[in-house]
Amino acid sequence: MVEHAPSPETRAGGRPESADPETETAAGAPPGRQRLADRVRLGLEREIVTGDLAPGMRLDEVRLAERYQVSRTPVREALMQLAASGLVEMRPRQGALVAAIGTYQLAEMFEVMSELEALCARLAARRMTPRERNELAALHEACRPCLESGEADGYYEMNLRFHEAIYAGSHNAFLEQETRKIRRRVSPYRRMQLHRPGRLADSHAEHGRVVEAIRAGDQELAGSLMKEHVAIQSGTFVDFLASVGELPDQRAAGSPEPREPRRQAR
Amino acid sequence: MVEHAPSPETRAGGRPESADPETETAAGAPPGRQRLADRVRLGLEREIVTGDLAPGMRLDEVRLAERYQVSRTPVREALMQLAASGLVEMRPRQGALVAAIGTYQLAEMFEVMSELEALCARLAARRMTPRERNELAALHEACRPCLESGEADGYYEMNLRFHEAIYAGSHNAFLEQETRKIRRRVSPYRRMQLHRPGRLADSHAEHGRVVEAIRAGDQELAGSLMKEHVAIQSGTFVDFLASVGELPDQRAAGSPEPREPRRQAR
DNA sequence: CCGCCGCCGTTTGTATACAATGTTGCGCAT
DNA sequence: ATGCGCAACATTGTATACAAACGGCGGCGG
Repeated sequence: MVEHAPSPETRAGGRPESADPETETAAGAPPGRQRLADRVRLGLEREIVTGDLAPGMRLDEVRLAERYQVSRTPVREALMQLAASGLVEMRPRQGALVAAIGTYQLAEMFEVMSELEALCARLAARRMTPRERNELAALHEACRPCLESGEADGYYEMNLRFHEAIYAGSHNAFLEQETRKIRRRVSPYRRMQLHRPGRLADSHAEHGRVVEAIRAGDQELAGSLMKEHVAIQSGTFVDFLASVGELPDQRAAGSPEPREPRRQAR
Repeated sequence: MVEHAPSPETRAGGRPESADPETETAAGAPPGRQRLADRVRLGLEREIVTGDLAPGMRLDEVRLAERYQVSRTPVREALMQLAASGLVEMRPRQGALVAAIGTYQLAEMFEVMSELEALCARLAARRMTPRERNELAALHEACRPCLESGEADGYYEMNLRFHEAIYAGSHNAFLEQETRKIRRRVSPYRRMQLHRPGRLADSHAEHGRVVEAIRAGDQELAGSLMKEHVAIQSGTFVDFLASVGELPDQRAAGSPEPREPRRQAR
């Protein structure tokens, strides 16, 4: 039984006045109304997906709470949601880690992902409006500059947009969401992969064929081309990981060394 | 490339209730062994999937806390995890509802599900061990009694086991998990569907053809048969829902009617 | 010298208290 | 009488306090 909390002014709790009125343009202002847990979740998600928080890294609740200037409660919420989405792994009494996906599981995920992306492409070929088809083609063209200048990171971004356009083109919001979820989940591992020498050009060429099939409305072709496209990435990618031996094949068996408070403080 | 299942209970992406029903009465392990949040989550999940908690029904945190004899904290955890898995919908400051899926979104989900189940069947045809193939056939036969006696509920259960066997036969744990998740998510709506007159027999016959294809190792056939099988369910099912008009086509617009939860009178 | 056992610090899991927002119903003005 | 505004209520979001469990470490015994 806690009787009473005698700290009226250390108020970390009162979130509203904390930052600033922000962009609350008098209009009833929905934007600022964000739960703290969401802020933390978004932040962590970003850090994980971009690789700032490396797979296997420990996520200490109190440290994160300090970092985000909130209490443990929203942090726990965020961690659990991320765990549900697969980006974070929580072991019952041992805290949370950034999900470390073994090459084996990664291969499994690619197997599913290639199928879903193929489905997206197939449906897109069938359902995209003329306008969407044109936009897709434009997006494809917009990848070229990054390709020619060799900016892998820029291409990575454009590549993402390209694929998202196809997801949306499936006109199946559920499929779109699921596919996106999987892509996000593997993204911490994919970034490095595009740095392989000839991969960018190949990727772009494959995209081109997919665009063509979609514009032509050839469902089966679009699907199989896309499946191939993703599968190639999968192959080269898993090969790469395996060769580097960056990750243990079986993460669950003997935990390698989850302890790595490398850089946690900001 | 994929050869054997890793079998770590990747807790991350929502796990099956493989979490042992817990040795409640075991001497050494008092009921406190399991996290309370998990108990609540499992309980709610069961109630939702079986339809005891109808879609659209309000889930009040304090009431649930009383019902499960815990504080709000584990209840909130459970709700959030269920929200992440899609069984529960949480609106920012307005609490949680049992997810009410509109017919439109349901159709979308079936579109994805048929594809994933087809993939499972295709892979199963390629990868199942002889033993697994036999077990599948046995499982299929085991459905017959329920069929003949017309026990829809019993058949429903066996049907589930049958499909799960195929998921497992894909030897892709990730695919297995994802497919199971989707099936779970639509299950609150499926139960009633099998009560349709001739559906049980049809379903069983379709299963039989799938088993044959898998035993014969015919991937493509197994896949397309399974896709058809699920699609048929989808079709009759969505028709059924639409005819009953049980659900609004677009849930997002106006919330149907957060129905008053029954008195929990403790 | 090595291995086992028990203590202690750290960290998670749960409960409760406090703050803030959405909702509902009532009163008032038109 | 009806619609609007306001205030009290109900319920969620957040913080903090408390308890239990895991892991490490040192002492003890073989």
